[in-house]
Amino acid sequence: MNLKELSEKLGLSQTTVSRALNGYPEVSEATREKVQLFAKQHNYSPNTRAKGLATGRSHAIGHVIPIANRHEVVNPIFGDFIAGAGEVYAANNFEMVLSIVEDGNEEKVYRAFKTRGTVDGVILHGPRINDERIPLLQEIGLPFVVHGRASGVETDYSWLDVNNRRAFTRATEFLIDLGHRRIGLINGLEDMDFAHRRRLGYEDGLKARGLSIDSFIMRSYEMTESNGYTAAGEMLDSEAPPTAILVSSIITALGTRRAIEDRGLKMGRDVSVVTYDDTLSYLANGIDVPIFTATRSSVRDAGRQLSNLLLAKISDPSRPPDHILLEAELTVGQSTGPAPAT
Amino acid sequence: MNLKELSEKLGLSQTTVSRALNGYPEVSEATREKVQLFAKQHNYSPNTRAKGLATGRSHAIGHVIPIANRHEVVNPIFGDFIAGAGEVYAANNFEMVLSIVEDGNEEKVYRAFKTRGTVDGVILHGPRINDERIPLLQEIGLPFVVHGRASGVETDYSWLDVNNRRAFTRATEFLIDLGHRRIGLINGLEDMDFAHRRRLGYEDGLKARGLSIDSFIMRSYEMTESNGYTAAGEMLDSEAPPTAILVSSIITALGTRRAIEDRGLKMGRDVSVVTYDDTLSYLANGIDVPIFTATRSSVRDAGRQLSNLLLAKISDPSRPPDHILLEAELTVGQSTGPAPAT
DNA sequence: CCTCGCTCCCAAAGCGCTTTGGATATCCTG
DNA sequence: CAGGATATCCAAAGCGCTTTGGGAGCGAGG
Repeated sequence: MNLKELSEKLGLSQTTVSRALNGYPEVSEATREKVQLFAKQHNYSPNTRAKGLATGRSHAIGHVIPIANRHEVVNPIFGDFIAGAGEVYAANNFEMVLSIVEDGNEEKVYRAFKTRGTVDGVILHGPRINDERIPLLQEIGLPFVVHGRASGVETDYSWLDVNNRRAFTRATEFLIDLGHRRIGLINGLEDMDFAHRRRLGYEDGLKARGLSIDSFIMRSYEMTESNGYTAAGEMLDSEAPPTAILVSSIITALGTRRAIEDRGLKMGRDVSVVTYDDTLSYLANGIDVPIFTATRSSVRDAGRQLSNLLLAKISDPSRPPDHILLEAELTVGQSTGPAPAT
Repeated sequence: MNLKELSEKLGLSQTTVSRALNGYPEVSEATREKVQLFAKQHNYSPNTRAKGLATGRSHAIGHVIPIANRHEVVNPIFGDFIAGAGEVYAANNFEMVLSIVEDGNEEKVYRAFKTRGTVDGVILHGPRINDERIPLLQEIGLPFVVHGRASGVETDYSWLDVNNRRAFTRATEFLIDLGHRRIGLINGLEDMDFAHRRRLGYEDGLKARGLSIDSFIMRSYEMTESNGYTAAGEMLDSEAPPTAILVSSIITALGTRRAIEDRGLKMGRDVSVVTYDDTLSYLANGIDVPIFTATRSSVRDAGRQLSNLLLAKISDPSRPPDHILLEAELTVGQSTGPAPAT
């Protein structure tokens, strides 16, 4: 069932039917109702491609997920982010198109998005320091918003970010207040902007209290469980093990806990752990009492807010860039306690 | 830059240019090369919608992810699955479109996919027992393949599944061989077909050795860390705690381990654990020696195989249904050992 | 020399929609 | 009751591509 058939059966022109269905005022309420009812009965819905061809818009948003071929890790927070964004798209009749692409091939994909008209805009994930994708998208002229920020990028663009630096400063200070003097950091890859900021926040916290920075207990890895295990293990096995560790992801924190317990130590008593928690749906941080003391912010909610931002930008291209900075909350769980007496 | 401009600049007709680019034989090699070179130089790529309109195909595959609004859990294996499928789509110039949809609204989405022509086919995720989506898709006439199977569905359809039943039988027997007589099960939701089969496999294993089935130590939940923790905790705190537990997901297994260690017990000595492992990239089961003894099969690889199947089916609709049954391998790790002496 | 059969190319129709630029009928004003 | 506004509808062009149905041009066979 297409527009032509529909209009023939209704005895109206395609123009009128189209207008009736799309809410244009040039059609009487009586006919509009008749048309809408009829369309619903024959469950007509316009062909996306034809509509897109005519309007020049695709009603779709692109998400490009780079897979580092070295380690092939799929970002586990991605699922929750798109769950949030997906809600918004569904409510606005937008489609979400996903491109899995090898690190470095992203430019090709973005250009193809533009020239082929696949999507009306993109959400940029995992911005790195000096991320070249931002100027690229600006050059291409594809509307975009960024989940995070990119230090070193001069131009203005829309973003939503968590105040990672402050979150990690607060977490560090919290541990210092508990008496910890030797605090380790197990960070994400520090070419990622969020990890970079977290490190700065951690250093801020140490410096503010006059503690020194020791690169031995400052690690940076892809955020997997096993990396958390290895990193924490190495720190704990060293001559001057930390009494507290700051971790960048709840997944890494699981590995950290395993390393602690493997050594017969107790988390929260012998070693304190504070993690960043994206509130992933399948990895809730405990039920009543949080397992981990954590700085947390919902990545799903970020998905919701950011996709709304992009839709607004698409419908009004002249809209100036938006900036949303969320503060992470610091919630105390069972993984932290006073520094053990020496 | 579109076809028209391109052909004008080349001094050829649109027909010829189109044919040259799409590899039709009615054009000389000389002109084909000239055209292709020129197109590359001006980085021309055809408008997706226009091409789709003309051919009647979208070159896109749909993935519908239902979110149960009760618990809002995003399936964590999804990320790795689409990473595998995404590779295949990228290699075949297909797009992946994702729909996040509230449980129950899926019919609407599938119908829209068909009538709007959004996608050429779909991959069905998380089949349930008697899943109504399968007859629905057949009725609609949208090509599809299923990740898993649906017990109770009579008609034939293409699927790829792991032999969940045998995997769990083997795991159960493995534990029995180690001397365990009281073996718990922490399963996924048993309206999901894979969980149903796993339970059957578990029961098969017990029965074959003459062990009785106790529903108290047979649990079924959404596969989250905290559910694993709670379930294992309840079992361990009971009067007749199991000496071994079979777990349906590595995420749940993490919670199980936490419950064990919280009680001052040691996994692999006091309580053995065997888990199903989807080999998620960010939750690798140990580095050298596996943490968990596991029946495992790569969900990413499943994504690759299944998407290939669907593409084949789309390009040849008369192709009879394919069935791929993968066997999970049982790998021994540190989480299992002989049953403790009573 | 004419015709047949290739090879290589083209004009134009068509995919299903939106939108421009009217046309027709109806309704008010003065 | 004329004239202009207003409400309601329509024909046709156009979005960028593919594909049908030819049509030159050219060497070969009779």
